[in-house]
Amino acid sequence: MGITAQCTDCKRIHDVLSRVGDKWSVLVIISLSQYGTLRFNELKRHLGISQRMLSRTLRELERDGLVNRTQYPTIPPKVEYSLTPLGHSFKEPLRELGLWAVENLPKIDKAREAFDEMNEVKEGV
Amino acid sequence: MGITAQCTDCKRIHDVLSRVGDKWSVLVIISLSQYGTLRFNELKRHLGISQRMLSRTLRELERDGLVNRTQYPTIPPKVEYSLTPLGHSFKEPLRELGLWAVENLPKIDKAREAFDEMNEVKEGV
DNA sequence: CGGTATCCGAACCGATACTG
DNA sequence: CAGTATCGGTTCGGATACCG
Repeated sequence: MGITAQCTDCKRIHDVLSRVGDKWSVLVIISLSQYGTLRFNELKRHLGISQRMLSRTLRELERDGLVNRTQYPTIPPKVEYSLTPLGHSFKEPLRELGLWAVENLPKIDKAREAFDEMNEVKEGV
Repeated sequence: MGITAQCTDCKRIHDVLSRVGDKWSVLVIISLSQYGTLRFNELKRHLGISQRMLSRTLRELERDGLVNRTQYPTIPPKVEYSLTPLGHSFKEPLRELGLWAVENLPKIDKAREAFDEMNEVKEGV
């Protein structure tokens, strides 16, 4: 074995990222964690997301057990979304990520600038 | 204001995910954190990634300042990759994510099963 | 209001072939 | 060995139109 062995954590982290790691899922979870409960169009306006993507994202999050969907049979209909306990438990790892981002994104931006400048020089632009 | 206000953390987390949140970036970082230094084809074999994607992923990670690229001008060429200090600092938030995954993926799987079963019943399959 | 259905361009990603 | 170039299939994601 050695390098060719699959690292066990890799698959797990990949799994979690493929489920809740996309742009809209994360933003929905953060929004719900901040406001507690939001209606469909409140989320839509808040995130600037298209109806189609919000619908898809919410259904996946509900399917994964991270989001509650409560529908009131009124006219016009009213649907509220909130985090499940599982959804809430995801907030902490997400917060860690956010803290790292706040702290290190400037460094990334600087690294990018330096890298791009290097390559422009190399290619004689 | 209120709900229509953009949550400041949202954009930051979105930014970090759009940079290092994709499948292969994360797996490369984990691999390098485990083995310290790896050559191109070692990473390729280890991750089961295509040459094209590994090349692109490594270039982005190098550009973002998370990965060091060291090239030896030999024949055949030898290129080694390792984490920068910035790359190492990303390991901890990643580990949090991994721990959450290990702990909660079974719950997600169960939630999915339940959800799918519900819908099959509803649609009379 | 809270969706679904359809269309369409853009991006992703693997497979393959080629290069220094 | 370490890439780049090209191609084709899949997914992403917004715009629009329509429905209960």
